Parts: sequence; structure tokens; C-alpha cells
Amino acid sequence: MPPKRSITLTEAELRLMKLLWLRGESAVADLVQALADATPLAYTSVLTTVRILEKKGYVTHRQEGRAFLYSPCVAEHEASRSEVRHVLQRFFGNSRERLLISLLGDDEITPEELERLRQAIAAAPGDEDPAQGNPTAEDA
Amino acid sequence: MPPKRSITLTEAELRLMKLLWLRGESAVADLVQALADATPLAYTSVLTTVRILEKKGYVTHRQEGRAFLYSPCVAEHEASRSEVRHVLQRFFGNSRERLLISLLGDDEITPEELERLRQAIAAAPGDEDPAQGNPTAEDA
DNA sequence: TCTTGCTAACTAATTCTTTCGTTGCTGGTC
DNA sequence: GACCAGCAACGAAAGAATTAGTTAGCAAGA
Repeated sequence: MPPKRSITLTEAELRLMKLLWLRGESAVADLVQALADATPLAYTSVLTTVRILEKKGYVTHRQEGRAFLYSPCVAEHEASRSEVRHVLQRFFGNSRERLLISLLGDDEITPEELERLRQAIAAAPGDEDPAQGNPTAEDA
Repeated sequence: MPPKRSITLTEAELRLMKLLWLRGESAVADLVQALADATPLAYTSVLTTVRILEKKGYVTHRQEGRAFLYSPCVAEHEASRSEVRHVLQRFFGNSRERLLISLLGDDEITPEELERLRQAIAAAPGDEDPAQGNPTAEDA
């Protein structure tokens, strides 16, 4: 049996999604232009990838004159979270705790970063009222 | 240009690595046997994947009689960490903090889990003495 | 010795991924 | 009305990933 299509974003797909998240609605030509420096790609290459992204449900398009304008219909944090869930499932038995421990155990972590992590966790919702009006509810 | 070979573990590869981490040094036939319930695979399929894993540097083999015995030469936590670093780089600009925030922002997180995460971060090294004899130094 | 059974190596088939050339349509320009 | 530029659609080419069949060697038992 051959491999099944990946649910998550492949490298070429992610490269495009990052651009779309940054720029918002864009024509293919604009994406090609924006990629020109780092990754010169033919127009058709970008188009193909964008169409795959649309089939996967990551982008939509609308017609503007003769050109298609593509825009992301999955937010960056949604895609990231999806990716993290995937890693969580594949490597950590769906235990966020185990992932966190792995994160903390990385050799190159600095005390400053650790402090930021601690602050992040302190500011998390779901605990008894942290009493610091932090909405954070911009999600579906 | 075709896609380059992935550095990280693919699904079939991870499936085998998990077995090898669990069982330690194993012959191909034993791996096939162990997989039989969840994923019946032909001997040759498993052999092919193991050989790819060896080429990638995840396993080594030694000869025992006529059979090869394969054993992992990358620890599970190393592979996990590698995978996390990959996600970190691809989605979070190498910011562990941003990953943590994404983790905490997941809808389905329970207060209990949050508490465990907080404890995990409290027990992390690098901070001023947490004063609760927790070794945790079982890593390379 | 000859056969049987297991093993590794090679190869194949299928789908995915990435890149890109070609084709055909459409809208504007001369 | 004919020509040119730009754009989407189709499909191809090449390597990766997954599964598996075939082949050949080798050791143990009949």
C-alpha cells in the first residue's frame, strides 16, 4: 500500500501558507514575486501547490477579474496546533505533560527562557481566576 | 525537483522504532510477529523499512548466526526532541515559549493537566533551588 | 547428500511530493 | 478583427514512501 496523503502541511505547502498568513489574500503572481528571493519558483509550481492547499482545505480563492486571489481559511495558530497535536499523538502518547518535559529537558534552554515559560503557564486560563483581564478568546 | 528524504521519522519508520524502543534488540521476524495484531505486514516490508532506518542512522545491526539483530541507536527521547525541534523551527520560529502558549491554548486542556504542567515546569532545572529533592537528571 | 526453511538483497508497483512545461482561454491593444 | 500578455488547467518527470514478491544463499534435519 502506498503512503497516504499527509494531513499536515508539507514543506512546500508550509512555505506558501506562511506567505499567505503574512500577506493575506494574494494572487499567485504576487506569491511568486514574494518567494523570488529565498526560493525562486516557477509560476506553475506555486499554482500547483496552492491548488493542493485548496483541496486540503487550507485556502480558498475568489475570482478578481481574470486572476484568482487566494486567502488562508485556516489560521496560523490553528495549523500550528494541529501540527503539535500530531506530534503529541505520534511521540508523546497525547500527553502534553510529556511534551513539556521534553521541551524543558532540551540542553540549550536558558534560565531566561525558563522564566518566560513559567510566566506563560501562570497566565494560562482554566486556573482559579488569575485576576488580570486577559481575554485570549479569539478562537473557534 | 523531487522532495528530499525526510530527516524525521515517517509513519512506517516510527511504528518500527517504537517497537525497537520497547523490545530492544530484535530480529526482523520478531518485529513482524509483534506487529501482527495491529499491522500485519510482510517480512520484506519490515525488512525494507528497517534498512531505511539503518541508512538514516536510527538503528544498527549485528549478525547473530544467519539473522540480523537490529537495535535502536537513537533513544526515544532523542527522536522526540528532534521532532519537537523540527516543529519548533517550522511553526514557532524556534520559540519554545510560543509552542507552550499554543499548547496551553488548546481548548481541551483540563485544570488538572494545567496543574501537572505547572508542576513540571516548577521541577525544571536551571531555576533557583526548588528545594524538593527531584533529581530529573537522567538525560544525556 | 538433498531438501526444507529462514534470511537478506533486489526489484516492482503504487501513491505522494515537488517542480515545471505546455496548452488553452480571456481580456486588452493596435 | 488580429495579436499579445497573463492566467488557470492538465499532465509529466523524478525522487520519496509504503508494501510486497522474487531470488539466492546458507544452515539444519531427513
